[in-house]
Amino acid sequence: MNVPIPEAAPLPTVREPAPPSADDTRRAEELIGGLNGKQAEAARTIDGPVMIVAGPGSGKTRTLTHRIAYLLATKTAWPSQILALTFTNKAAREMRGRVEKLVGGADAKGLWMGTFHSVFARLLRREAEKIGFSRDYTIYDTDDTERMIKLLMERYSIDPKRYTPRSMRGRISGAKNQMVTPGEYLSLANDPFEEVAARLYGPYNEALRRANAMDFDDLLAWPIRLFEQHPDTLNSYQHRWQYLHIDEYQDTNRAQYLLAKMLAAKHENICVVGDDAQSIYAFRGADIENILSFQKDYPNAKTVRLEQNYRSTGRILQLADAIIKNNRDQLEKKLWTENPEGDHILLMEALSERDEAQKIERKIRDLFVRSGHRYSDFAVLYRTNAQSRSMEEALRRGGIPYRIVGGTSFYQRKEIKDALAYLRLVVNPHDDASLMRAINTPTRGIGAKTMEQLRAYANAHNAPLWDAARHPEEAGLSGRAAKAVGGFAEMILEHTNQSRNLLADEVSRNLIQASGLLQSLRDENTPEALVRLENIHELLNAVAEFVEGGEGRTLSTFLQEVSLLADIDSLEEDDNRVTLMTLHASKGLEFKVVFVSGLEDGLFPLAAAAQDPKELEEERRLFYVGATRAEESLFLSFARTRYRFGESQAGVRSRFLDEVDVEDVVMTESGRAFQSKKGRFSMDGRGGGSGRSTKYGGMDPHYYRQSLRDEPKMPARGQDAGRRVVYDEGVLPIVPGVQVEHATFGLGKVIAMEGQGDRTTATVFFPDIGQKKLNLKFARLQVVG
DNA sequence: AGAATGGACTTTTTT
DNA sequence: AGTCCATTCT
Repeated sequence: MNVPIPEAAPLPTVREPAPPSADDTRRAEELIGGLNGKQAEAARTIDGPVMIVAGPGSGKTRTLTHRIAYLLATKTAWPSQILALTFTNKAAREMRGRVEKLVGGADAKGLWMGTFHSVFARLLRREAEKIGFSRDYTIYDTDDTERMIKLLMERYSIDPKRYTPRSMRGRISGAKNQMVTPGEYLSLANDPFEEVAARLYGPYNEALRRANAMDFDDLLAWPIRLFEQHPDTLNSYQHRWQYLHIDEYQDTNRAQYLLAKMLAAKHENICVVGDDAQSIYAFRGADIENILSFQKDYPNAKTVRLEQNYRSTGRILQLADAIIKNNRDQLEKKLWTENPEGDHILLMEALSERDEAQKIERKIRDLFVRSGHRYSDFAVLYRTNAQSRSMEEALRRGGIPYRIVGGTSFYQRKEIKDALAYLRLVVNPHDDASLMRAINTPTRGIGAKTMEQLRAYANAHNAPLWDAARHPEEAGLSGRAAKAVGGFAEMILEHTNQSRNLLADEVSRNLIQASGLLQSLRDENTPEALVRLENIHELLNAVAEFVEGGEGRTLSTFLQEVSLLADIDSLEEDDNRVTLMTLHASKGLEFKVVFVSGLEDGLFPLAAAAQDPKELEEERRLFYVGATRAEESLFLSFARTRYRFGESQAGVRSRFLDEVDVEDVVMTESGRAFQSKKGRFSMDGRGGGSGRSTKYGGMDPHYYRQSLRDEPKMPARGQDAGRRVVYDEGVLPIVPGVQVEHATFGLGKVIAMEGQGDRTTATVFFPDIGQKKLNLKFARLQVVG
């Protein structure tokens, strides 16, 4: 297993730049010589606000890189005065490498590059005391956060079934990155869910503070508060970072926007790069308005449009454009390319997800042999992580090396999280979430009853659980329980003391040894346990490797950096394997051959998104992002049935395919031109639905044929058991794609069918009402034909 | 206290 | 189909 090692650089010190000489200027011009006119213009504009609106494959990263090189070469700024904020650590790493290549590693040393989160996490380390935290604060991921919320809900007797910790976390997170306070949120709340979230919000913040912990949103919210409360601190960072670069600006949220604004306020040397058409993180609070209104925030801003695409073939761009033009609100931009038209985009139709995966696998094998591509030139993209499984199986069967980005990455594994909990506790014993995880893993006789008492004591004293664990007798424990808890606390303390004299990796080794984690896995003596054991050793090696990297690389920084790693960060370019990942993870990457799979309505776009025009537009942008990852060949695929919740479900092909209204771009496997079926159903509101064919009884002809074929022979080979054809008064089958009428909801279109017998339900989309799941036993659906 | 069993629920996407 | 949780059994 390849374990990602985080990087960490100390905050750079401030130096004053020297005026450029004629030589410097000449050198700088040389550096940007390879850019096209517009790119060079953007790179050369180093004073004042600049917005680079850049389509996919237009060389925006290249432009940004050269701009930074230009700043360095002209000596307008020292490396330490340049801050570049990227979307992932990987992007930062790559950009740093490129700048170093351009101007020389030594000249680029001290450049500050990273994600918003990692940069401000480091800033907070330095400034922690000013806001009442210690520099060794723990960073909570969503898991830890939900754990804390769940505890609070127990304390306040809130029904976790109705108000799930996850939904509460989502709402609190949303409020946080909008910089809405608990009080404000409570007054804004207009449904019971928001009300409960608002009530939990304040206590949740207090719990985090007691635990000396920050969640992801805090890493942005706290710096803002810090800057507001300490103008001198803000001032010093404004001075430190005179040139601000922000990549993927369309995906910044409110807090990130405010931070950028604060830092740039003094010099206004802010350069943002983005593409509104690639905004795909609204669900996380990203506000597309930030880029749309940049011109309003900085009236003297210069806007440069990079519209020439260097990546993809003409056909790929035509397809991407055909989809995205269905969206409204966009910054004006017209992509073009000098690249050849390229091959047709192939649309592959599969019977099942298994079949789909197999078709893709065969295609990869075929192209691998015929085109001389490497495996790393291929990427298979999908909407949800769950879809990776079938693909994985097919590739494994075919003997094709692959790697999955995301899903459960190394640091998300249970055994690693367990081990990390111990390490975190040694650094920050007040970390309640880690204490709860570690205290009885492996089991040492501390059960629910004992924990309840510890919690009661902590709550009563408004103190972290650690205080209770230190004084088990005072917390009302006795005998075996008290001894077990006391022993645990002793173990943590002992290693905290060790860490004063020993290196982080030695302490970690000793601690994990003492924890009994290794022993319990050894005792299990199963192949799985052995792998887990190995993983923990890998983690310890990663700690050692990190610590070796230099000063300031303590266990505490290791833990903080690890929390900020993204799945995509671990992707290595020269690893010769097919890449499997979600469409979201593919942002910013490119591959010679790309497969966009699972193009079914309800999956892509997701059923939930299809009801909300805004979300539907985001799904469309996601398709746009996916399609434009491809350089040479693009394949689209969908499956007629797919397993969901353990049941096979029939589906219809994605509405996005029906938006493809360009000729000679997409082809089917039979070699024929793809016929979009745009406008056949009136429900999507576009293209008027006059074309419903009476010949097929209102059914999608595709399903009409399918149902004809299926009628005589029922479930063959268990595989088909999932395709249920249900008869309505013996006339027309209700299958996905047909128009139906409901007594109260009116006309709708069947999206999917599931269940059998009395449990048969239809998912029906009603234009006016939205999507409904109806049990056929109760709902009298009439097929309209 | 801890293991075993059965039932409910799940699939958006993630720094 | 797999995971998480609650309940029950040891």
